[in-house]
Amino acid sequence: MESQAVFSVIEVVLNRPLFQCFDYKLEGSYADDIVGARVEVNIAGSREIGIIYKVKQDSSLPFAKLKSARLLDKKDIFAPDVHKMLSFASKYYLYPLGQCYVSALPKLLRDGKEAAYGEIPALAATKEGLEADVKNIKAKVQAQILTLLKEGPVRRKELRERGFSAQAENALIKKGFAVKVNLALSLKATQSTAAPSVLKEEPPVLNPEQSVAVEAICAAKGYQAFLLNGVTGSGKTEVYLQVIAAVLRKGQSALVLVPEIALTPQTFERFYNRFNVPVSSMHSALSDRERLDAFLDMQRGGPAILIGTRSALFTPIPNLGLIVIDEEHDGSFKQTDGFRYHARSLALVRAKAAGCKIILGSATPSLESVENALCGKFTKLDLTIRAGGASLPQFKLIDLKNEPLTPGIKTGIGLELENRIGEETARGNQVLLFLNRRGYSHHLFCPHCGKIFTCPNCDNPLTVHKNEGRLKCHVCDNVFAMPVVCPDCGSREFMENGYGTEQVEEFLRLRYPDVGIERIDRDSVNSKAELEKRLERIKEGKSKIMLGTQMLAKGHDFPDVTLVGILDIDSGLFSDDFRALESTAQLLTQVSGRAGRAQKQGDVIIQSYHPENELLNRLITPNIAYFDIALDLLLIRKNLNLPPFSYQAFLLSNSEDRVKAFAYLQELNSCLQKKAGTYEGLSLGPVISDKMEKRHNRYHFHILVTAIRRDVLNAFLNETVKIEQDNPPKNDVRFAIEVDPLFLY
DNA sequence: AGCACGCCGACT
DNA sequence: GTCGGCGTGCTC
Repeated sequence: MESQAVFSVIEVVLNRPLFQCFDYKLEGSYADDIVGARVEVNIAGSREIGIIYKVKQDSSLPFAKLKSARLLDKKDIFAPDVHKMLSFASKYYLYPLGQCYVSALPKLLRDGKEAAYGEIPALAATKEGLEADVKNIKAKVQAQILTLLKEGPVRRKELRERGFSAQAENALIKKGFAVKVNLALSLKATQSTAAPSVLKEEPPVLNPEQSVAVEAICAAKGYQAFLLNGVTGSGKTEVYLQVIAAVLRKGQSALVLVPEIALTPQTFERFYNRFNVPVSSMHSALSDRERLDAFLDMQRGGPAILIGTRSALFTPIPNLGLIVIDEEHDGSFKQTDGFRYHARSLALVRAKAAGCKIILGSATPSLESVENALCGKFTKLDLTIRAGGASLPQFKLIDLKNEPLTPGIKTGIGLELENRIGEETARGNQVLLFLNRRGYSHHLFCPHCGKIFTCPNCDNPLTVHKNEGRLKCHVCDNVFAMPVVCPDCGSREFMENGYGTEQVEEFLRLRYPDVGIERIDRDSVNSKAELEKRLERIKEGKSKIMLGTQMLAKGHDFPDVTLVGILDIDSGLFSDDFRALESTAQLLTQVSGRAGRAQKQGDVIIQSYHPENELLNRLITPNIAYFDIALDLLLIRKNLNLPPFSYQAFLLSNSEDRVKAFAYLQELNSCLQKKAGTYEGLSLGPVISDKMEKRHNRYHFHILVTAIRRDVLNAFLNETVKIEQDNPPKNDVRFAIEVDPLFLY
């Protein structure tokens, strides 16, 4: 008698651009608890990793047609709330489910590696180290590290995040106080030590506003969303920390999403120092192995905290009690390629699915969130008191129209700002100058024939970078040699137009030769570590003038800054993107928040050629908070039927072949135009080329779809996908749908 | 997205 | 004669 093998039928999602699942057979008898486990399967001749979506009694296909799958996990490697979020996301963003699932996994799991810890490099104190008196170690950093090690081994990843250099670690090893260890084996022990308290340090006393906020959030039962609207320096983070503490005490875990730019040692330090529970992180600076470790850390369960950027949202966290989205207005929560999701939107879905609370925190909330607060979907909590009694800065708007032609104004610094920089630095104060434009000159041209040097891959003028002696494309990051001879007319003379941070720095060095200047932008700062080093130098007061782009605008505290100068606000006031005013208001508020954070009164000087501009004047009026301006901007949106009062999507195509990219969308558009009429309140635009039609050597076209109702938009996009599948793009044409775009194309 | 199958050009 | 170009169509 031959024993009859028992098979289960499973429905598997795969990493393919298909809106369908595939049935496989699996030897053995399985129940629903393997939904969410990975399998290795054969699909169309290639091996692939898939995820079990359903366990079924039988397939609609003949059993003989089913190939067999190999089970890679014993159970679900996701979590119920993550499953719900991903199913939602696939439908909402019209992105294939399998690809949503795959995006949610760390690369090693995507590649079929075992869901288990590898070696975790850590540092541990030696016996000598444990016995040594930290006070006897002169090197400050080494002493800090040893203090940590005395409590137990610490991962090198954590030490790195907290800003400790490998140098300091090695010095400790050399002294015989520390030793490199592999933590993987001892991990279980570390975990099971039942901590008597979730807190490592005594939390500070809250001010009344913070207490109200913490109590309100802690009182929430099940799902509830809070908009924590707190001015810069009002202690939003402390509110998060105390709510997290309450969540941990209930045995639950917390997920904290921050913008990429906020992953600083100070941020990590506050969490690592405060809590007696495992703190993990998930962000782009980690290796594949470290990402898997963080995934497993959380999957294990038990009260824990995960801090990370948008992709951390997909990490399985059993017993999730709280999601925090810090700086919720930040654009980096939106993914702009592949699975084009917005982490804020999906976080709300996940919180609902998990039945937990969610805090969206910002000094400058997005208009979407402001609207949600107004219509009662979010509970708004305000923090208006700045710590240490710091007052809000004084604004001064300077009209550049009749400015004398000084060397300064050529690099965007008017006489009054120039003088104020001199005064403040002479008093020993610091100055922060903001210009959102990197490089030396905006572009280079030939005065004889008028040729402007542009990127061969993009429709974009090349920026002059004098220090490097090269031309750079800020769209595709390609670099080019400085021309010697004009390729069009043979002239050997060139002229530059427009200024960037590099040129402003050059002027400042000539003008204030004895004042330390720190330029902070993507060209002058290569790594996170270097940024930290430079910011440290600023905080120690070695440099008096800071000049930078976005990089400098957010998060960092500079207590001695008494003057903030905004060199060019105008580019943010006159834009064809309806979100420009919102982001300008946010940026201005955030940059201004850098001034006067301690005892010193701060001033903000805004230079403009349009000082009569209404928004600008409202922004600088004392006592008009960002929120009031947000309300004004919302009213404008409402009158024009713009988001969040309508819903948008883009149909995008691109190809190396300009004609093919256009033709594909044109064909799609003519099909869709016939159907658009049956969708109420829906408008379908024509095919137009992107503002920057050519980038990365490809030609880009788009169609804008707008609807008054979300469900109508979604239904229409479903029809679009159907048509796309019947007539898929050929050759090298790529097609994509972007729902809720943040930038217009 | 892969990958196989299939039908036309310049190579030993 | 055949190696290989990439156009088309399918994947449990």
